[in-house]
Amino acid sequence: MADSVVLDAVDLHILRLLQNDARSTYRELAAEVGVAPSTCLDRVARLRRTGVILGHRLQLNPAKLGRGLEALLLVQVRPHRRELIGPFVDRIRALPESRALFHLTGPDDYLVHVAVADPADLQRLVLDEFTSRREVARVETRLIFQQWECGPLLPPTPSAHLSSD
Amino acid sequence: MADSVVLDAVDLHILRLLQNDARSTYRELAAEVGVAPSTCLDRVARLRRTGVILGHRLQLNPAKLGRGLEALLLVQVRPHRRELIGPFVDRIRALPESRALFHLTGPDDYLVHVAVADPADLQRLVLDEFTSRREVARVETRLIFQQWECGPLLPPTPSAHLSSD
DNA sequence: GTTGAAATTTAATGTCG
DNA sequence: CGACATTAAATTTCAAC
Repeated sequence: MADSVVLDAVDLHILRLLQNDARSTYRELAAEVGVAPSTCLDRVARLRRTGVILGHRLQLNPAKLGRGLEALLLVQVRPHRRELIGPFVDRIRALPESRALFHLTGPDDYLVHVAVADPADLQRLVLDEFTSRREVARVETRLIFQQWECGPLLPPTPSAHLSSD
Repeated sequence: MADSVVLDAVDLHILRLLQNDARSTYRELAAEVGVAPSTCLDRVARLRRTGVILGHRLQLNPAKLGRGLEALLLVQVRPHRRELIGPFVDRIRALPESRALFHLTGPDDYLVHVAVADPADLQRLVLDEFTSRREVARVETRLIFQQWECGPLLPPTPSAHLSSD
């Protein structure tokens, strides 16, 4: 199930449209793609079943929720052993300020994307939830000036997946 | 419009549920929250109007789309001037491999989250789209071992937004 | 791919605090 | 007057043809 799925032009077209607006109706999709609504329904159901589509997520505005400051924290965990990093990951994920967490190669073991109210709130978070922990050897804080979502995620070589008849 | 919006317990409950599953129907939301479906509709419409809810996004599985390797690229752009970084940002956002882009404080100006097919594909991307560019002074590549979404994004002090009568 | 029934969304109206 | 509930119409989903 970890292998890539064979997607035809209709699947790709639907995915591209849904990534622009995940609330598109099957009718709208069908009109745009040039197939029947029920076909769109079947295709989307298959994409969900095969795990290509993981889910639908709400995109919120952190600033409107009193979290106008975002930052990335580069964290070194020492020693980097399973019995320490398991609980570390669980705790970071449970923080209301955490938005995303990455386990990385390189000098920093983890990158944490956080959203806080203001610089004082960020300082509190870093001091109370990170540097105060024994397993956290170092935290580097980088503020986010601006961030962008990028274009739709699609297979690297769409034409290679298509039959050309 | 940049200020935070006053949200009551019903709004917060709806947001929490929608962040778990953005495809919940208003009927389901209403049953869970304990209000009428039309009230849920009104609340969600208001949350969209006031900019708390920005949109609904499809969550895809990069591995299923032939992009099983993800990485973060830390990029220094020199000189860091508007006339250079504007086109740089536009170009990075347009790359099919780009998933997200951040403008940061600290020694690295940008962080780019990319999804590629394999290490060779990553090497091609870094060489052809980053280091070959005159304005890119340095690129540091960090592979992503694992990543986690975190809990729902909610106001820092929910009770402070609620009237206690 | 098309049709038709069931469910959902959505707007309008009515009612309570 | 504002917020919520009820009702009804339009749309969408989804299964059967």
